Amino acid sequence: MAQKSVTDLRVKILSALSDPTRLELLEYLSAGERCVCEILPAFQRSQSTISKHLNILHEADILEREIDGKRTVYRIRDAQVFDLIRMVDCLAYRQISQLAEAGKVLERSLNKRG
Amino acid sequence: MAQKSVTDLRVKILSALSDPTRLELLEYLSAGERCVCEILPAFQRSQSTISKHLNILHEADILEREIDGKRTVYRIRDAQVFDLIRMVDCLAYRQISQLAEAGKVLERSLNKRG
DNA sequence: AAGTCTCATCGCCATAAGACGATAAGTTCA
DNA sequence: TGAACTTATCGTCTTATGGCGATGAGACTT
Repeated sequence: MAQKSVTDLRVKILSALSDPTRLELLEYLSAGERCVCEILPAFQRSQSTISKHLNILHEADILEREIDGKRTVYRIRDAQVFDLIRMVDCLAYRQISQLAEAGKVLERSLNKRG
Repeated sequence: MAQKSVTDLRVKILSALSDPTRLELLEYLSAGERCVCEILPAFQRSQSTISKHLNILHEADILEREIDGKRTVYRIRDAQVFDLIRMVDCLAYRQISQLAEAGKVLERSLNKRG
């Protein structure tokens, strides 16, 4: 087995999360576990595409998979993944705030000159 | 300007972070701001490659850029990005722990049978 | 002004990733 | 057993990404 660095582990989780469809799958599953046939109608993607996305999230150990008869049920392995996403939002928000703050400074500067 | 959804903003930040070189650039810059010519010798990548990676981090508003004479200085915009990375580590660690726990259960189960 | 230094950008290539339809494999139902 | 259902996987196409060398564009130096 290939030696995995900390960076590689980080990249595996982060890249699993850096896709819009997969983020929406996580949101969808935040309400509770669902089988694929329940998930499918909620997304405008083919069955094979959704299956592949679910598998990527499973490979990154973000989703748990359980086979129940002819169905496969997926669930969030650890709800802390939502803390992570919230932290991304927080980072984005702070960036936007800093931009707004810079905007105000600029505005004041312009008013002085005006 | 195209309307950007919350998901798109998340994806932009997350995909900027999901590359090993870029994660290492962030670690490198965690010690303080550096110009490109200082960064280059620390990485086994061409100047154009590093420049592109720095730009991706800048586009995601993770790095600030300041032009200082003939040099360009990059710095972390918001150290909270490291909290985010630590949370990724935490998630990975919890996954590994859960795996180890499952391993122990399996082991006990095998011992019973043995 | 010419040369040097620093860094972004361009053009290209190879590989990865996302999308889909078709097919396969397993499960349940009649 | 055969049909219907559910989901994973395969093959293929298109686009995105990461890598590099070459080039371009400012900014100092002499």
